[in-house]
Amino acid sequence: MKKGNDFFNDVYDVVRQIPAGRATSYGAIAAYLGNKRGARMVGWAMGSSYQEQGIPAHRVVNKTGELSASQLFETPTTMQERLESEGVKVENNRIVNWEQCFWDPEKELH
DNA sequence: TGCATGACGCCAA
DNA sequence: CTTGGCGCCATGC
Repeated sequence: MKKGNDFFNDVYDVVRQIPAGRATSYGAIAAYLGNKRGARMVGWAMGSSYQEQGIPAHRVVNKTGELSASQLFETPTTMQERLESEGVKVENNRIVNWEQCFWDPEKELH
């Protein structure tokens, strides 16, 4: 049984609030939760059981807008296809106009 | 208790 | 742009 830490719940809660056509980074989520050094923990929490929580994990990428997790989805192209389906252009496994698509929980959600 | 691993981030060469 | 290294924190052996 997973520890069910609030950290997990908080991560999932933030990710669920990401609007379609937008995306955020692991570091941004970690910083919003107060764990500025916990970017890895965010990714760890996601990969741990995001499929069970029904989280739009495809809207979470690394700091450079790269789809670092695309290889972990159903198929290596699922993540990209989902993003493009929502209006987010992806090229070479990276989000185009990353600055525009970036959704900062501390700024947008606060 | 120590070491290796990881959906990260930052920095140097 | 590509490597290589360090720091971070939690988990597994």
